[in-house]
Amino acid sequence: LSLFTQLLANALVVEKQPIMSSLPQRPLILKTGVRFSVRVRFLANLPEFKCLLKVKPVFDKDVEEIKTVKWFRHFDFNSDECKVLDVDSPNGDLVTEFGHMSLKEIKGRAKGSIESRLAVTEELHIIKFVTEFRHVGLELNIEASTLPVVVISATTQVSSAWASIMWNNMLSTGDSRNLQLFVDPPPLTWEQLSQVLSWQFLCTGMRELDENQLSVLRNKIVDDPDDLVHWSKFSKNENAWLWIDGILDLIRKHLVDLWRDGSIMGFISRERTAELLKEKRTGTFLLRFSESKTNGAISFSWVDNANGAPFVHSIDPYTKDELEKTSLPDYINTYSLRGRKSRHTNPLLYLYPDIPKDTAFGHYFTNTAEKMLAVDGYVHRKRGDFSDNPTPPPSPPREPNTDMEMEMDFETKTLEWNGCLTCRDLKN
Amino acid sequence: LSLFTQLLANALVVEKQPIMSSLPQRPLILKTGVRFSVRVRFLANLPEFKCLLKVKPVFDKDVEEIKTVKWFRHFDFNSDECKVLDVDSPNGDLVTEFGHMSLKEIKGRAKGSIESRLAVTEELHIIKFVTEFRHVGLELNIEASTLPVVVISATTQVSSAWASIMWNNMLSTGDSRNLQLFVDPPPLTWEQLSQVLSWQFLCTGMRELDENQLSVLRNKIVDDPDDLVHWSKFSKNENAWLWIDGILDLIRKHLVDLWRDGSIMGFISRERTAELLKEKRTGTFLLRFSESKTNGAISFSWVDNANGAPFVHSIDPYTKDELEKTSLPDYINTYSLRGRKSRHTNPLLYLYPDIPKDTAFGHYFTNTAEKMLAVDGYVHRKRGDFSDNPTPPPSPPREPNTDMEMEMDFETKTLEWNGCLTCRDLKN
DNA sequence: ACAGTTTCCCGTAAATGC
DNA sequence: TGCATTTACGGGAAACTG
Repeated sequence: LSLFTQLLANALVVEKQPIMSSLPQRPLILKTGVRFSVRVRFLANLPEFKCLLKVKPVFDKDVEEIKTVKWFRHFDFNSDECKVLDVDSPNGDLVTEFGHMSLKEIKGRAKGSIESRLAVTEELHIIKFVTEFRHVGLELNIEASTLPVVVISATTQVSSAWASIMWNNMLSTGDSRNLQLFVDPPPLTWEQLSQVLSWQFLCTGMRELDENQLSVLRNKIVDDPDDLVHWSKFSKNENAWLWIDGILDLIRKHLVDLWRDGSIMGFISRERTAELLKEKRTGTFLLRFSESKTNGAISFSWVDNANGAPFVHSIDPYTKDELEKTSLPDYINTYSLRGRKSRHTNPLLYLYPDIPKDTAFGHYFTNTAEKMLAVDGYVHRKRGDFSDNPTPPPSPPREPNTDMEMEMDFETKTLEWNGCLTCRDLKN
Repeated sequence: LSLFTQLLANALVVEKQPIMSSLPQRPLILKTGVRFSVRVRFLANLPEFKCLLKVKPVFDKDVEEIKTVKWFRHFDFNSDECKVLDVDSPNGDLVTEFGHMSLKEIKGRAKGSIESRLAVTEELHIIKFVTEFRHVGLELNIEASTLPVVVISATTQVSSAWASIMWNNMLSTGDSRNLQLFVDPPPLTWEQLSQVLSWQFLCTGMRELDENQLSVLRNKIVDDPDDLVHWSKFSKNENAWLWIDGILDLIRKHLVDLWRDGSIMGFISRERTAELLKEKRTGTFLLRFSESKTNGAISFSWVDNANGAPFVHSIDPYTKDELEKTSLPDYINTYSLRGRKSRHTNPLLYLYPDIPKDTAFGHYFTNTAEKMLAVDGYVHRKRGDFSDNPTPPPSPPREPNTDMEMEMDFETKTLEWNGCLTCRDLKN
């Protein structure tokens, strides 16, 4: 009988962890005032209890740690403690889904000094589901707990919150749950962290990080001889995660295709970019994420050998809202350098190492020639970025020219050099 | 004494009509759940009543019409009927401001057939402020009412709501207030309506509509021999107002400067545009609003005499979100036509009738040459739209050329025609 | 099925608190 | 004062509802 009681006491489990409908990829983050859902299952298949078990959600129930750590915020549910009966599921189990839960903060937390307090995204909370089991004289309080959740109030906090969830998940083994984990957060090994990071790119863009990319990240994040990554490095002071998550968001919104295709080298230093490109022919380019913009931006770098010595240039990175109306492939396809006499040429020809631009991106181009035709009486326009050609012009070195001569284009110059006719001949 | 009572009974007035903090230019539109404020003043300067008069707002108080017209929605205030005492103002009057009011709908309105019901933006409601006056045996209920308001639930309804407010304002003279105005809305004369419209452009862009612009609008809106405009034409079926308000919003967000300067002809038919431009020199252009896009869009049209006969072209109109990152002056400044050999030229030279582009828009250009320099190791880029040149090339008519010859640019062609050298000479 | 209307909720800006 | 956090609310989209 005691064993039976034991079993019953653990029969209630949280089957689907709390999840905001708007953040399906980021469970366990709850925003105040925004709906989330949780599913609870009663493992013991006892159909006779159908509709007899009332489950009630309680926020931070019995969390002594938090009552001690007075500066944790307090929350409660908006919907009047919606108690719900268990009902039958397809395979006969007792199951119920809390589909309309949301949280509100109970104001008036004790004011610890700003120093002693954790950031709100480092507070770990839990939701417990409790039910009373009464049968043949047996009376039992059964409860189940969610994994630790982070409660935020604005979407700007999602990144930090997800860092906490991931960190906690990597560290919690079995039942040990420490809601005060971030009071003194243990480090992770690079081995552990790199797996999580790679998995994030898999979820977001259907492709993991390759060895080169991981190695660049490792150099950025690990500065410990034991290969340990400290929480402060990851998500506090230097905030490597914020930068990475900006890139994940960039991929999610605008670059899923290219990332999946493996067309984005992405994580590669500027120096290495130059090294790689300098050995390739003019027009070879690659895509890399900006390291300075913390909100996700991507740039292309290309090599130009026009002057004999190779020059490598990088475009001012594209941000999310620039990619909103025009896709990166289209920017690549229409980018041009303005040379003399307003002549434009596109310096991007081969995706590193040597894939023709059209092969790599052709099916993503939307600005096809047909669309340029006038429709509805309006002249169609292409959006295109352009720059003044940053590569010094090729030898032979120019003699001191007048402005008018500077206006000459390559074609005419060539004629001139061939001695066919002089500039002055042309002028009259 | 009776006169005194009369005076007192009218002493309470709504000094500042209900206004959403987020819609300062559009008073009398209230969105459920969004804060608005009202100020009430007690005209009788009786300092001894300071803090004795409690004012209470009531929604649709005593509106018999609405109780009859059962299908009007019902509302109440969110903040618990915030009664507030009057306090002293700078010049001694008794004044109070309700600064944190908001509405919620009371569900359960009677269900009239969809036919018999007004659109929600045609429902007119009022808020009354009531107070009890007690002094030396005199007991008096004093109240003041706002002008009719329209209650909406989403910002997409603002346009229609404002149409109702304007229409009602033009029609209500003195105290007559008919909350059922839109059950059978009287028409306005074009004289009345044109003044309102012009005033809207003044508020939004600091410049009224000129005669030509009004005349275009008149042709669009008036189809009545008596110069009357009917509500259905203005804001129901054809919804001229929706189109105009889209343009107002476009001006508010992106074109205040140009509109104030008078650089935007705006309301002008395509035919008239062609007529005007055809008499001007190549490169003359003007700005006009798109008549087909109902959400506010602006296009430029220019004339090209390259082929002898003048061609007038119009660019695919720019919408609000295209103007979000790049201003219209910058689009104008960087627009280019791609001719042969990828040579680009900007066909926009003179704002109609003959103002050089730089004179009209020069101080609004942000893409100045200096900004093109590489900064931070990145090559700067300009955003520019371009099109394939839609004007047929000039005579002499071309003989059947090969593709290679098509690639030749004008310069070389000229040389060729001059007999200086032939294409074949160049090729080897 | 559908159109008019409301709700939901992100993302940004402003307000608040400490 | 500055920073961390919350509130406010436009705007787009989904959900509702007759």
